[in-house]
Amino acid sequence: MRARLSRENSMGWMIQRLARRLDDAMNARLAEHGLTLQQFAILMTVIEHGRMTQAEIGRLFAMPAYAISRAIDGLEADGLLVRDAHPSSRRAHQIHATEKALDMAPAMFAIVKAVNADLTQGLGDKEAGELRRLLATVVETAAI
Amino acid sequence: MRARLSRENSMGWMIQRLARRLDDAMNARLAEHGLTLQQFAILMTVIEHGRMTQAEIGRLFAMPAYAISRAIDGLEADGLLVRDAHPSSRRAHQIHATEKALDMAPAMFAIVKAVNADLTQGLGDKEAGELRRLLATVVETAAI
DNA sequence: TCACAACATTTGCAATTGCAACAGTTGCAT
DNA sequence: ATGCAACTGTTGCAATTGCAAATGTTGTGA
Repeated sequence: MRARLSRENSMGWMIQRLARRLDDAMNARLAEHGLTLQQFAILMTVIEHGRMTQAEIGRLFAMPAYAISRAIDGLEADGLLVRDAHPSSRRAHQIHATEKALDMAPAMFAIVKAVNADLTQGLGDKEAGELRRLLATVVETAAI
Repeated sequence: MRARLSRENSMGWMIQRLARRLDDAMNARLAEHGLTLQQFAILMTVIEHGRMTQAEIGRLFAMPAYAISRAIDGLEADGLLVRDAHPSSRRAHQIHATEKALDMAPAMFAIVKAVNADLTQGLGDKEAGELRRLLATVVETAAI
């Protein structure tokens, strides 16, 4: 039996493939709510974190400012987020979630939960915990 | 101390963040060779697998046909891949790597190796193996 | 206090990507 | 054989994304 192609078992490769599948799964479920994954991430963050500026969101996701600007354009048009004047800076905006967004939140969290469950369904609780721990280590210690 | 934001430790979230960093790291290194990550993936596959059609490549990566078509346009322009007539079908092309591509291959494999090493530098050999095993399980068993 | 660098956000334009339609080829059931 | 659905690959056009410049604001050091 010939050897597996080297890339198939490489960690980077597996991570990228899984990320792509997660992306597709999340986008499919979010499309029903008219959201992209990016918008969803911003929305959830603002809901959890409370009022924050666009730059803060950008730093959190390592996303360029213009992407935040445009994503929020969409979320604002959907009535989920609003840009307020910042209390201490006239250049920054303070973003916060609307009632409508808060009403939507439970459904959003349910999506995250369901997708994560689908992802780990082949693993026992113990293995899932171990995987979570190892991934967290890599997230913190990787040199890239 | 208040609880961590729920999403920070979710497995899907960590995988997506790592994938993004891997993507950036690979693209930065590949840019020196004038390749995108997509082109690189196709190139490596053709080098390892030998002659194959565009549709076969597409199925392997779950990539749309037009993306393959355009990526190969670039690789062909760079003199790394060529489209031959397929011996048994007039609609399919047989793609294969040029000498130039084969000469480049060692440098390409070195990049993969280096990035994977950077990724797992915070893990011991045993932990890295365990992580690889768990990820492989998820790749095979996930419901998404 | 004034010049200047850094910051927060937006936007015009170019490059990239995705969708859908197209052109040609093949297999298969009638 | 022939009509049709499925397949292989390409392309025009629209949507999305990314870069870089613009606009206005703030902090800081001479």
